[in-house]
Amino acid sequence: MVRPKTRDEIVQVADRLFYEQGFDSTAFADIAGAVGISRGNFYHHFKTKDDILAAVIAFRLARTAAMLDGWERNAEAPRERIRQFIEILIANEAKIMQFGCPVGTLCSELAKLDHPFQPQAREIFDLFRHWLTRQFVAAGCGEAADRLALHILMRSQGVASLALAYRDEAFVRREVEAAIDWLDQTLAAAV
Amino acid sequence: MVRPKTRDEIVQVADRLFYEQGFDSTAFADIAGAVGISRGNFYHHFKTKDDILAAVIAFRLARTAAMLDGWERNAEAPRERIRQFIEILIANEAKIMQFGCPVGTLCSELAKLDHPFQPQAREIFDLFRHWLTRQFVAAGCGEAADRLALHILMRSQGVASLALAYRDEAFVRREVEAAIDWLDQTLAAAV
DNA sequence: GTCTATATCATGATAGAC
DNA sequence: GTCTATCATGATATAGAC
Repeated sequence: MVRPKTRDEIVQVADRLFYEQGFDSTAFADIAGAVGISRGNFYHHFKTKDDILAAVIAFRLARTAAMLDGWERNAEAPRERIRQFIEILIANEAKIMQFGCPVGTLCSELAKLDHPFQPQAREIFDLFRHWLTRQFVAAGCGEAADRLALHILMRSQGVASLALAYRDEAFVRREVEAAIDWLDQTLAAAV
Repeated sequence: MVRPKTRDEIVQVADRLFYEQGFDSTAFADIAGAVGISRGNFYHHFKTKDDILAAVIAFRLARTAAMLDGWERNAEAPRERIRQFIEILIANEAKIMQFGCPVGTLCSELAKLDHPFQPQAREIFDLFRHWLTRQFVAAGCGEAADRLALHILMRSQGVASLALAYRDEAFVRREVEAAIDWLDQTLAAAV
């Protein structure tokens, strides 16, 4: 019988390596080696590098959507839900200080490569953006919801960028607190 | 007008291409071709790719320092000086929406390449950070000055990151205004 | 599905003529 | 200082055997 796991294994390893090493500098040999298959077998599953990138982006989209669903189940109040988003900076702190934000760095790399999949990568941002927007709407922020969502996204991107440059844990914690303070003030003003 | 020496031309072209295409995907042939010299001549000036990267970082450090000096000459009040920093997001808007922040994207790429020059790239951030810190000290923010400087840096990084992903000019303008509002409130509280 | 072998190409880097 | 010619390597990608 076949090993239906091989393709999924490739995608998961590629997801990790694209994050840690970047898309362009990750070679097929890196992925095949980490999975434990030959390059030839790799090409049986993915014909081109863009094919594996498309699969990785789809994988991230699905994983992100599942995470957002989980946050909705974990908390009812918009404030708590948004706080969970802000605190991924702490939950993923070690990896962010080493490799940055997976979404932001992918968008940045694809932009410099002038890669046709930039819109697909941006969709991951959109998942967060629209989910955050819905939370702000539920919190009564009405038509300001989208710009508040973008503001939160902006802060998380900025913190991730400097966390990568300075690897300063205290900075991350402080800015997470500041973002939550901003959130509370914003929600208080909306009610 | 004096024609710059070949070496300086190489550095300026490499500076631009490293920004627009990324360090790793910029080949010597790209730089040599843009300058109009042969690859052999290129190697006469720079033996390895790290040599040219070191020269580009040194070039950026010098240019940044000169820009900060200019801002100090242009304005006396810390508030105006810091505002000039915030508004580079607008001054360089087109390039930022296409290629991101030159400093943040370089740090991000070098981190993924596990490149030994990460500390040198971070020095460019340090120039801004310490310059901003001095402005906040001059504005009477005392021991909070460094964390306020990092907060401004964080916002500029976050805006640049989302500007690249969404290419939304209105978002950039709005967040620049929000950053200046934050600045004014912070300075008012300090006095 | 998996493998080995190989084609093809771009890259960083060197040697040596002028 | 500048050039042409060349090398060594590693990358994507293909062909075909088992």
